[in-house]
Amino acid sequence: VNIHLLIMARPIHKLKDIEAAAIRLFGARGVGRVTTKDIAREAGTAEGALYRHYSGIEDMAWSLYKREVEAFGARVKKVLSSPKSYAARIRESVSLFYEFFDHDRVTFAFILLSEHQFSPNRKISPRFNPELLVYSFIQQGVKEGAFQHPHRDLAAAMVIGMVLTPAMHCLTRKLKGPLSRHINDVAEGCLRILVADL
Amino acid sequence: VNIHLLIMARPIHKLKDIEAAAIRLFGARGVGRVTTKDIAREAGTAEGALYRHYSGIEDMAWSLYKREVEAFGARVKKVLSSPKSYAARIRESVSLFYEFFDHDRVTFAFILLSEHQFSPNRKISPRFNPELLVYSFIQQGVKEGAFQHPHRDLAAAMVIGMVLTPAMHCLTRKLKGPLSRHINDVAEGCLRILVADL
DNA sequence: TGTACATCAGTGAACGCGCGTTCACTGATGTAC
DNA sequence: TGTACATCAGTGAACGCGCGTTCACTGATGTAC
Repeated sequence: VNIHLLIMARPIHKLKDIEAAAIRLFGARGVGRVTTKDIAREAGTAEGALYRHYSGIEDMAWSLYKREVEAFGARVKKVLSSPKSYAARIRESVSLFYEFFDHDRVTFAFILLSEHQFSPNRKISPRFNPELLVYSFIQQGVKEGAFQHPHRDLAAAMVIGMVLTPAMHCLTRKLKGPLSRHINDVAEGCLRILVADL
Repeated sequence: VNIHLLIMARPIHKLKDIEAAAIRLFGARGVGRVTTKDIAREAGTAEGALYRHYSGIEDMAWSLYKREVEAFGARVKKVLSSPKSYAARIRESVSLFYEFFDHDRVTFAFILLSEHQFSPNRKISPRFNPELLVYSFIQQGVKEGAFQHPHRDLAAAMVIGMVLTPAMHCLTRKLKGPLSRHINDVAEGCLRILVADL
């Protein structure tokens, strides 16, 4: 036991503080409306600290976005590629989205609001891109006859919108309360689009 | 016939050029990533011209957004308050959205991408806010028994997402071709969410 | 009709502020011997 | 064990560039008489 540990109530991990502050601010205001000074103030650090870990604010925003989306994408991938029925996997995916939203609304807001904020040549790895994963899941479901729809990609876009838009509206207060209470209704909505004879 | 008209092939209406350039750039890059110099260059004007009509770039972005959304909202209002059946009004609304998208993709991209870019105390007039109009249309439909859904607002959010997300995905090239060919499929999708026994 | 004046969109150079970034420095931690 | 040195996250003041904005000016159009 070291006297140092007793004095330093919180050890210096300012990188965590910076990233948390950045995600919070980016999600609240949009990537383009946050300055390095805002982040430093919110994180309680010097502005220069950012540059020990990222080459600039743009690089930081994109790195955080990519990291969070791909981490979430890895969880989506696991759910969508389980051996359960298509209907069960849809329900579990909606549950994953909405539980994540309720559990870490700040990060979800950051992901949702930043989606169209980056140069189009910056790409999420397709293996962990949640939207692409849904697209290929539905494509596979149609091929195997579990889903029926005249236009696979359109069905995927509709399903994605049906799941994400209630989350957006929850952020903007058009929809109240925890999202997770809507899991069943939204999952059923997805099946109504995808399955001809429910 | 005036010699002047012959020389001045295009009369000086630089305001139109400025607004068109601004909408194009805002829609392509996002409101926060466009500078007054970009707009002036794209419009072929001096930077100062902007300030003859708007108090600044932020005011211009919001004014254009509000104007375009409310103009579109007025058309949505007309369709949704017609005396036709609920199903017909839904189909015509989807048609309105997608025909508008195909007809003026630049403006639609501006509207879609700018939605969450402004300070939350800037509000579209509720009378002409397309999303609010859809919310109250669905609420009315449930009250009158034309629609059945356990949670009206959730149903509205799902329907809005189901209509707009294919448009977003068309902009980002995840979905190909003109949107209007999807009018029937999307309208049918909406009814599947809203009507218990289709 | 012509003349004098007002109005106003647009010009282009200039300006100052705030932004992202840099840099010499600090102090804590790890490592070699 | 102690000493010397390397590493590296973080500091805070400084910097320069690019941004949004301003302003004196232009020139075209409208209007009064």
